[in-house]
Amino acid sequence: MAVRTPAREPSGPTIYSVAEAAGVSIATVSRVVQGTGAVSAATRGKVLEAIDRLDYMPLAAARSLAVRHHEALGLVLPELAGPYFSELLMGFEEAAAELDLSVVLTLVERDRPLDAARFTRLVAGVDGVAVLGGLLPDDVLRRATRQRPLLVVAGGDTVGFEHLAAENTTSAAALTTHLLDVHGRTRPVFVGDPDVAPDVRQRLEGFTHALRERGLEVPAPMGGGLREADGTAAAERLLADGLPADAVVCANDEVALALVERLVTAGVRVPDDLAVTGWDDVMAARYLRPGLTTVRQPVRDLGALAAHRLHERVTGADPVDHGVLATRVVLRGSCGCPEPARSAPTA
Amino acid sequence: MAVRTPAREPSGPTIYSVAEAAGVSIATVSRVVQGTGAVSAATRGKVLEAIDRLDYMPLAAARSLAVRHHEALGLVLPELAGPYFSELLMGFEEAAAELDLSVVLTLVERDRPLDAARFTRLVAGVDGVAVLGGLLPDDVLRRATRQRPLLVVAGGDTVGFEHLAAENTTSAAALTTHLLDVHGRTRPVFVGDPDVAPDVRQRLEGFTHALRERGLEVPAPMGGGLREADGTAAAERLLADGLPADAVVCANDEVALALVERLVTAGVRVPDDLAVTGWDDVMAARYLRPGLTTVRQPVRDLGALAAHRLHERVTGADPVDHGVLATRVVLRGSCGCPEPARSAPTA
DNA sequence: CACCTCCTTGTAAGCGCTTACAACTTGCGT
DNA sequence: ACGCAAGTTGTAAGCGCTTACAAGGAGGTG
Repeated sequence: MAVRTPAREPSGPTIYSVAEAAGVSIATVSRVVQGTGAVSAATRGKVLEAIDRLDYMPLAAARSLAVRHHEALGLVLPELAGPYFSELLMGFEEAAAELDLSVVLTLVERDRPLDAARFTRLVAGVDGVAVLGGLLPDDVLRRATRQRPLLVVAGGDTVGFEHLAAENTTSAAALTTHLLDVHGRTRPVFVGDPDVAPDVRQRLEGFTHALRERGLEVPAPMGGGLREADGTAAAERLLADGLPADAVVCANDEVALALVERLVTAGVRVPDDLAVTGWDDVMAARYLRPGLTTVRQPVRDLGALAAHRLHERVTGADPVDHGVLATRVVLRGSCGCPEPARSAPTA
Repeated sequence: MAVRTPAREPSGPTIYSVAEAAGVSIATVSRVVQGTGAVSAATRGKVLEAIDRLDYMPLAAARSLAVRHHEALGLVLPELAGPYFSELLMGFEEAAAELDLSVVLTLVERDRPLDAARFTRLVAGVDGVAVLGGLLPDDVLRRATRQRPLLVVAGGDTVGFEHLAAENTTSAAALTTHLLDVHGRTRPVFVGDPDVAPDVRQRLEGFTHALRERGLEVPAPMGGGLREADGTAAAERLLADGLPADAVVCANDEVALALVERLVTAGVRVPDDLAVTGWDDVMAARYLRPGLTTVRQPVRDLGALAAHRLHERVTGADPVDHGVLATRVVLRGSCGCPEPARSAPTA
């Protein structure tokens, strides 16, 4: 039959070509390529010589059909703005590579959400899929989890799916308590919108819990997204309101960096007039002066754990509820601590 | 026959199950799933209802075998340290998504180079592959390009493969000329090793060309890699030699940021005592004070162009030599220019 | 010399789709 | 009423691998 694109007609040799060139059966060629089963050294040599001479490249689809799995994991992430998702992806891909699995990546963007057809195309071509929390409606995830093993990663506290995340609430409480107890701040405010992502909501919960433990009133969060522009907007609102806070706990580092930038431009002294903290510990957080107090997440580990766990699911493990990885407060100058000694970062 | 992992036995419905449930042939189910060929509305409804009821998810491998292509592009990048590769990947994935193609990503790391078996597994499962320049030996690329359409992206001025890159030499010359003519610097030095990547070699060529045009002596480049630690090491060598330069042109932003950090800690005033420039325009470059003069590359566009071009190759276009995308010098305080007015960056 | 065991290799069926070709039905025009 | 054309749908072959099962040969032992 003719395929849709003539240029895609088979141009290369197949296992039949190699078998003929080597004078063996296709089963023997398959044993050599896969390195499984007994093959004599003389026969192996003939097959490898034929593969080399013909520039044979197998069609993975044929093997995947025969063995009925793709030897691939799918990963759905938002666009890689900021290093968080890069770290997650690197961890995931490294673990998948160790398992001899390919990674099929789909990025979701603000103006290009993941429609059902596109998601179906991804899922059809992998053995299991990990999805960043909050990117797809629960009904789509629910259906997909009946079709292939599925994991929700970070941000997702959705019920009914196995998910993995870094810890938010305890570290946010520790960060806030540090501002109150060590630096004597009394009027902190949270910059971030709990509806944007479950991670943000949990960070706000930690912030709130710390204030309530000290008997302090909890101000309404200032809202906004997770982009630099949201940080700038929050700074402008603080300035317009005459700086009603003495500390700002930001939902992530990008927001914190932009907020600091705008406030310093307006003459506000950080941390003297206002202490600022972020979340994620991006490279820029280290280079800012004063350095940004933040929370470091084991994002690469989270990605690697996701790939390993998904593989377990693909090979038969039952779903469990969820896994949580610890996070760690990193104290720098922006909260009022002395700047730590800077050594060259390790790879 | 029994497959290797029992848990992977077929658990889900196939096109045969759906056909039986809907009371039609498998050809009709295929026409509905693919949306091709005539199917009456009544029949389509029955098929979609059966798909829905059975939670049918096709096995992409079967289709790929039947049509003899995977509808996927492969991409090989170094680990996503720093935003350059994230931008490249986002551009590539966005363009691939527009073409309804999956992206299979392989990351190469310093301590985990891409061996031939792993590369072969990638290539076997895609229709074409784009490889970041410098990651694989030419003989491996040469063989692969006989087996599947192949593109080299950035850094690669290797002969014999189609490659795409952002312009280096002209912008490096413009940057260096700016330091000489506008800021009166007379003793610039280049920090980077031309053997590390062809991109770095081309930047050094631009630097060298600008100096020779002014009849100035060209100092030997200081060498080193593209990591923050290399910038710190370069700064320490400059300090140990008693600051023999009045300007430093760094091979990328990470090196520049770390170099500035170390010099400022040692009491050197940037740009008064020493002007510093970088390359890439990462987020941290904008937040540094003074802001880092650098060169912005259209990395996302480079990624998108790579995916489009690879698709053309997959569908039959002949290889052409290479494509080059323009870059742009961004002037900030670290060369001695006034700091530009900072607006919130657009998404 | 005969029998048994082990190793190597070939045969052939099947994995789940796609789709050319053919058959059947329906509607329209003469 | 008949013939033709168009639309819908089914049949069946095939895509390129994997591998269970079987066949043949070689070597060792009684």
